[in-house]
Amino acid sequence: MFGLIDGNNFYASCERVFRPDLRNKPVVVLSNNDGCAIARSNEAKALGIPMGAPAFQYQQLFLQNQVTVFSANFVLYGDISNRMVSICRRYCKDLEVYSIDESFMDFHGYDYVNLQKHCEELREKIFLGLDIPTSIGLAPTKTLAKIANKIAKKFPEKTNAVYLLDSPTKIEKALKWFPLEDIWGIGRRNFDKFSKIGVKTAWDFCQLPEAFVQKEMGILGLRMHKELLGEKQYDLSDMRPKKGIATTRTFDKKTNQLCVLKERIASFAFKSSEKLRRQQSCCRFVTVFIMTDRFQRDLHQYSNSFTITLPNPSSSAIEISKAAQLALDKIFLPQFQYKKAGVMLSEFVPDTQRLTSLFDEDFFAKHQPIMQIMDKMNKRLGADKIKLASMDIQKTWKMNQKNLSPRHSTDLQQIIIVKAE
DNA sequence: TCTGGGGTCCTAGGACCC
DNA sequence: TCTGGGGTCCTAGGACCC
Repeated sequence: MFGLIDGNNFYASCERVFRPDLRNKPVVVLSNNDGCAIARSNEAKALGIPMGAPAFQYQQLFLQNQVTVFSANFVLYGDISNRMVSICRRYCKDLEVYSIDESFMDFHGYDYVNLQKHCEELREKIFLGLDIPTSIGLAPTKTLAKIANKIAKKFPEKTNAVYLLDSPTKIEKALKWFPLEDIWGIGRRNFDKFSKIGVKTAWDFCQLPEAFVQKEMGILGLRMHKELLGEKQYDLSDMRPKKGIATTRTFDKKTNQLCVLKERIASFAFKSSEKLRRQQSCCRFVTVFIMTDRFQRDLHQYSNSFTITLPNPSSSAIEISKAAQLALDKIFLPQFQYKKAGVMLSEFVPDTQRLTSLFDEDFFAKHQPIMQIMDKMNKRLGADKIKLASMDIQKTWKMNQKNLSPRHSTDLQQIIIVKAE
């Protein structure tokens, strides 16, 4: 059996941990720049605030209904997520962290364990320790476990928020009830295509011939079909290092100034290189992209990217930042107003297994000591204490974060003090 | 005025090889 | 008029996930 555990309305629940006064009240968490809603409490969902709702369109509704709005605090969510995973590992050794709020658990060999009780206990432990409500689905395949999880979430009273899909009868009943568009792997495109021919539920989808599904959706669709019928196609995936690392941002205001973009690109390159060094890899490719405001349809649109191949694999912030500047020079056109840009790194090798050229200078080796010191200092003193001179030294760039909660669980300066009266 | 930021995998088609 | 058959590799773009 596979288990899938996830945090209910995860970011909103994280914010409530330190704001118990917000229980049973509408809470919304906004994306970077306070752009759009990326998490909603049940009460906020009931007000009709959809996922991805642009904040500016909903100001009125927020005010009228006393919705508490937070700016995204990813440091907090990441920390709570790590704590959640470490509790899960005590209940299942084979675990795959699928996203910040979701983990798959492989319960093979638990034949003599009552999984329902086992998982109910796990939920309680997380709730007692972290104050985060969770839901757990259990089923013979990952795709079915996803469905079981949604049933657990939808009917918490009946299921104790743990639902076991173990018999063919229960599976059939669940599939007949489960809407096609909510299946893991069915997106907008496929939903439109299949609903046109009358396929409305997971069960309808299962009745389609395999050949037809493969023709319409390719190999992924075929695997999904089999998984829904209980034939395992996916195991837990191992924790491979990432294949691409990106730092991208939408700007507060548009700009057509090359010097402004240069500074942004330097900062994004620096951030990306930090993530790369954290996974102890070097990259070969540095890609830069810039684009205009896609929402302003009346303005001329431009979007372009350029990739630089480094002579030797590197994770040096200095070298990657310089390469990024070169790439920017290749695509910058002064007649456009830019709204978004980013730096992406790819083609990784572990930094102990680099093949270096005989003829090109090896900046990775040359810069490694200083990179190590920079990373150490930034870790101890707080992000961005040590920067490249090409970065924003004056700190003129600030994200819109009007309602950022404190980092209670990761910063000693911001720790909660409990007074005994 | 204001609309996020990461990732993964697959496929079709072109360019090239013999 | 008639113009093979089998590969590989790379890339851009699509579709999906959270």
